[in-house]
Parts: sequence; C-alpha cells; structure tokens
Amino acid sequence: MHTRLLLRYPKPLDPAATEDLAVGFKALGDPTRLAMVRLVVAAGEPVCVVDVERHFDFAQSTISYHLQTLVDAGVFSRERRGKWSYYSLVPARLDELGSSLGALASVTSALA
Amino acid sequence: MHTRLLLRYPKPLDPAATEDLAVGFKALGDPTRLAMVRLVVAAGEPVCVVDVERHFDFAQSTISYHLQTLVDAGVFSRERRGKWSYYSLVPARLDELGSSLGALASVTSALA
DNA sequence: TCCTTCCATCGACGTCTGTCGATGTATCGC
DNA sequence: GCGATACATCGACAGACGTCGATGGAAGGA
Repeated sequence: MHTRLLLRYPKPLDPAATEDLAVGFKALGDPTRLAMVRLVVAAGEPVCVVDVERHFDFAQSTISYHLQTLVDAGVFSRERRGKWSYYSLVPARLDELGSSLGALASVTSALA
Repeated sequence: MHTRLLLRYPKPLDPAATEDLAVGFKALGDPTRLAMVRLVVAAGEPVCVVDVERHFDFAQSTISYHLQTLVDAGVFSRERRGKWSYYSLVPARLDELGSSLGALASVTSALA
C-alpha cells in the first residue's frame, strides 16, 4: 500500500505565485533571450533595439518579440526616449527568481 | 549615429553553457513542473510517480513526461527501486541556476 | 514638407510542447 | 505461472512558440 508522508506538502504555493515564477523562468528558458539578458547586464546601461540587433542574427521583428517577452516577464523594463526604446534589467526580478531557487535547494541540502 | 560602448559585451558565454542554463530554466518555466519541484522539496525524500500523481490531475503519461523533462534538465535524478522510480531533487543544479541569476542581478545592482 | 530611422505589430509558416489514451515492460503478490 | 501494479514510451492532436517579411506610426533631419 505504501502510504508516504506527502501530507507535508505545504501550501501548494498560491497558483498565481507559481504561475508568476514560471513565466519568469520560461522567459529565461530560451538561449537567445538569456543571451540578451547577459548583453544588457554587460552593457551596464539601458540598451536599445538597434544595439541588440547588432549582436544577433535575427530579423528586427524577432528581436522586438524577444524583448517584449522579457518585458512581459518582468525581467526587462522599457523606457521610450525620442526615437528609441531603451531596455534595462530589473535586478529585483532576477533576484526574486534566483533566490526562489536557492531557497528550494537549501531546504533539500539541509535534509541531506 | 550614436555609437555605444557595447564592445564591453564579454565572452558571449560559451553557447553551450548558455544552452545548458536555458534548458534548466525552460524546465522550470512550466507551472506544473515548478509545482512538482516544490512537491519533491516539501516531501524531503525521494518521491515516486504514484505520489506525484496523487497531487496533480493529469494522466499518468503526462506525469511521467514532466518528470522525464526535469531529469533531462538535470533538476531531478531518478533511481529505480523495485517496481518504483524514485525522483529526487538535485540541489546543486538549482543552486547553479539560482546563483547564475543572482550574479547577473548583482552586477546591475552594483552599477546603480 | 518629405525622407529616413527606429521600433512595434501583424499575418503566415513550420516546429516544439503539453496532453491524452493505448501499448509495452518490469516487478511484485499469490 | 498469472494477474495486478508501477512506470515508460508511442502516436496523435491542438495549441503555443519562434521566426520571417511586410506594414504602420512616431520622431528626427534636410
């Protein structure tokens, strides 16, 4: 029969909160977008679409699509200045995602 | 004309390494799989498919599919014991993924 | 005013993903 | 050996995703 103590499974974590984290990870789950994040970090300042285009061999519409996806996921913010759209990292969002993983890892590590 | 100092974009991080991180994030980028990770963490011990099935309203084949995906991403490990397959978290993998985000966030935060 | 540049969005397309039921393969209990 | 249980895998299918070229709108320069 084999009953197990899975009753310890806690608050299944607010489905909305789970969904929010998943959206963030999904945005980072594409190599191109992950590289874009690294690009913006390395730039150390807001970056516009043309700058990004310079580093990737994709059509401009594809670049915009990925940037939009990152904004929707809360990883980037967009600020329009004149003709340009400047994209910046939202470090708090990366911290949130990263620390949520660290927390899960540490629980298991502590038990081992 | 507007030339920008994007030359500071470093080693574009080994495409293979980027791909590896992306695979990890993609695996976590699904609400169901993220909940499965939380389930295994909360269980505090290896968990078999039947246990997981108990918590999700999906066909057994779908459960297996998600677990397999997490194993492929290095987030879970599988150990066969008799009739059962036991899935465990690989905390080092979550640490790797989480700290890679923390590192990116801290770079930007330091600049701000 | 007109032309150019920057960018978002649209429509189309092939591919990947998540889901299912069905089937196959061990393993266990009897 | 036989039936039942635990699990992986297969085939199919709808929907989501990533990519493109084309279109459109807003801002700047001549």
